[in-house]
Amino acid sequence: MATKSRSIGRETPRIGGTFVHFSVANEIGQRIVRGDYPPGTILPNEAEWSEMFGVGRSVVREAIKMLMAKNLLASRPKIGSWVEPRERWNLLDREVLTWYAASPERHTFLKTVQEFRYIIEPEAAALASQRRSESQMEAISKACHEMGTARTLSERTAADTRFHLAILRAAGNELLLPLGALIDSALEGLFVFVTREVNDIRHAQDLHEDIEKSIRLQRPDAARKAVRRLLANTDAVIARQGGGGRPAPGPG
Amino acid sequence: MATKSRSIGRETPRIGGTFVHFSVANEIGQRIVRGDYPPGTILPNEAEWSEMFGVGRSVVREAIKMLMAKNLLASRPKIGSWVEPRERWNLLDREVLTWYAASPERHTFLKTVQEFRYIIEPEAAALASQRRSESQMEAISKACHEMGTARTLSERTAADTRFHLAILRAAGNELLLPLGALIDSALEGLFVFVTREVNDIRHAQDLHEDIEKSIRLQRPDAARKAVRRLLANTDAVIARQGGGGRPAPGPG
DNA sequence: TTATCAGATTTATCAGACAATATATTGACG
DNA sequence: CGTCAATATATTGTCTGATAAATCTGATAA
Repeated sequence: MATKSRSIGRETPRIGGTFVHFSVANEIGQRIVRGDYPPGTILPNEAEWSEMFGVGRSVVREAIKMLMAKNLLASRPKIGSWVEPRERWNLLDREVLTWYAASPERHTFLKTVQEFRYIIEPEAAALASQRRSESQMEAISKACHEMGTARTLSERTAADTRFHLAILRAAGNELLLPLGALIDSALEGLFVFVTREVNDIRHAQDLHEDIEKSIRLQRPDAARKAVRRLLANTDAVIARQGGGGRPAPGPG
Repeated sequence: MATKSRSIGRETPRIGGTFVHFSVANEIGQRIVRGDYPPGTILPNEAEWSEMFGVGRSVVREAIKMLMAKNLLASRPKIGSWVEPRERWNLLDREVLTWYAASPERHTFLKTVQEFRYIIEPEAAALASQRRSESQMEAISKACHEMGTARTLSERTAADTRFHLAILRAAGNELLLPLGALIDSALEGLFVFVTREVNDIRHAQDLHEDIEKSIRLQRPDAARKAVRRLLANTDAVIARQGGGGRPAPGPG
C-alpha cells in the first residue's frame, strides 16, 4: 500500500515497444484475474492508479478501456470502476487466458483447457482431413517433421504449435483457427511441463505422426482418433507430474 | 465525406448509458469489419477521427484502445493506426462477431457459425447429460417449456437462448459457456430469419424437447444426436429461405 | 415516514502541450 | 551518379489541468 510500485512509469523509459498503457493494463488485468480484486469490488479510482503506477491519468484511462473491452470491468461516473462477475469475462481472449494461466488457479485452468481440446481438436483434424489443400498438407507435414528433428525444447514446442495451427487452418473454419491459436498460446507457458523425458518425446512424436498420416490419407475418423490418443497421452503426462500443482517456473 | 457525420458527439447528449467512446469504437470497429478499411490500411489519424465525429481526441484514443484490445488494429508513433490482418482479429469477441454478423459477408458468417455449432453443441449436450445437477436440469427444462408456451417470437427466441445457455452451463466447462454465449448473441439478430412458419416452430420445438429429454435421462449419445438433428433442421430452414443472401431487416 | 433537493465524489470529456519515434527528404561525400 | 548520414516532419504517446455529467449521501421539509 504505502510503497508505490513505481516499476511501470517513466523511470523505466521505454522497454522495446512496450508502451506504458499496455503495462498498466497488463498489471491491473492480471491482478483482477488472479483474484486480488474479487468480482463486484470497486477498484481504486483513476487518480489512485495514476499515483500508484506513476503514470498520467490518461494512461490509466486507456488501460481501463482495454480491460473494459475484455469485459473484465465496467465503470460509471461517481461509482468508479468495478470488477465484473466472472461469467461476463471474455475468457476467450489471449491476454485474459494468459493471465488465467498464470493465476493461482492454474491447475483448474489446465484441466478446463484440456477438456476443451477434446471437443475442438478431434473435429478440427477430421475437417482438415476432408478439406486440406495440397499446400496446407505440406505445411502440416513440414511442421510435423520439424518437431521430430528439433534440437532444443523450445524449437520443438514452436514446431508443435505450428503443427496444430496448420491443422486448424486446413480445417477451414474461420472461428476454429483463432480458438486454437488461443489455446496454444495459453498453453505455451505450461507446455514446458508436459515434455520432459526422452521416452515421452518419442511417444508423443509417434502420435503426432499418426495424425499427420491420417490427414494425408484423408481419413477423418482415423484423424479424430489419433488426436484423441495424443490428448490422452498429454493428460497422462500432466497427471503423472503436475499433480502437485506447483508454481510455474520463471519465464524463459 | 464532406458532411461530418456528427451523429456521435455531444449534440446527442447521452443516450441511455451509451457513452461516446463506445459509439466511436462501435462505428470504427464496424467499418473495419465490414471492410471499409482493408487490413494493412492506415486509418485516419486521431485528429481526423476527432473532427469527423466531433469528439475530443481522448475519446478517440480510448475507443482505439478498445479496438486494440480486440486486435482489430495496432498503432505506433509517426505511423498511425493500421488495420491488423484478419487472422489476428479477435473473432471470438462478442462485439466483433456482432459487427461481422452485420457485415456484407453475413452469409459466410452464418455458414461458419453453423459449422462451428456442429463441433461445440453436440459435445456440450453430451457433457451436460453426464454432469448436470438437479437445479441445472430444472433450468434447462424450464427454458424448454417456456419455449413451447411463448406467445411472441421474441419471447421464444429469448427462451431458446436461455435453453442453450443452460445446457452449456450444465456442461461445466468454463470455456464452453462464453463460447456458446458468444454464438447465441451473434446469431440473435439472424434468428428472426430461421423461424417463420408455424410448422417449422412445432418441429423445432419437438427437436428441442428431444434434447431436453436426453439430458434428463442422462444419455450422452442420444443428446449428441438430438442436437445434431436440431442443427440439421436449422441448416435446412436457413437454406430454404436464406439462399439469396438478402439484406438484414431493420433492427426491431 | 417519505419525498425532494443540495453537496460531494468520480468518471467522462475536452483542450493544449511536449516527448518519442519512424519515415521522408535533403545534403555531403566517394 | 550512388550511397550513407543528418535533418525535417508527421503522428502517436503521455502529461496536466479544467469542465461536465452522473449518482450516491445526507439533510431538509411535507
